[in-house]
Amino acid sequence: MPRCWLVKSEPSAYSIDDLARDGRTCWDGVRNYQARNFLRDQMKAGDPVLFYHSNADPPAIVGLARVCREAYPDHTARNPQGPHFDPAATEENPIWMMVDIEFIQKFARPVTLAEMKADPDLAGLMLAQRGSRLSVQPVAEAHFRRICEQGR
DNA sequence: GCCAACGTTGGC
DNA sequence: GCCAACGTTGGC
Repeated sequence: MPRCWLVKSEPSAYSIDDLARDGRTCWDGVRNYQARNFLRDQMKAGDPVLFYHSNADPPAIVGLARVCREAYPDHTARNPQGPHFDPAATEENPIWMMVDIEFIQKFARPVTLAEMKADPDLAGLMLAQRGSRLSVQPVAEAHFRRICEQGR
């Protein structure tokens, strides 16, 4: 069984509808070491990915995607005009990495953060922990299945 | 818009 | 290596 993941995006920046339209996209702009390590070291092609809308009303998991390309350098770190520029990134040492993900489905019903926090079957879900800011996080398989059920 | 939680930076 | 200051995230 592949590992399951969750990625966050503010819908005003990139939403599940944007992914549905694009079919696939490069998941650039991750600028946190822990998130990068997950993405670089453990995300494998074919792994399922829950798509979460942060800073949304309501914050919720809204759909499902899949990793379709494993980690490679995030070139946006080397674009001084871009919002994800990091002057420390070089061609030899890109520092930041990204994967590509592809659209699978939009949930029939968003699974809200409030609902997940209240669900005993989702006890321990990283997303529901207080102060959880990690934008790429692993999800236990049982939790993953539960969330997919709720979104159907 | 507020603010708590968290990560990073940089002086010492 | 400590820790205060600062910037960001993201729920509410």
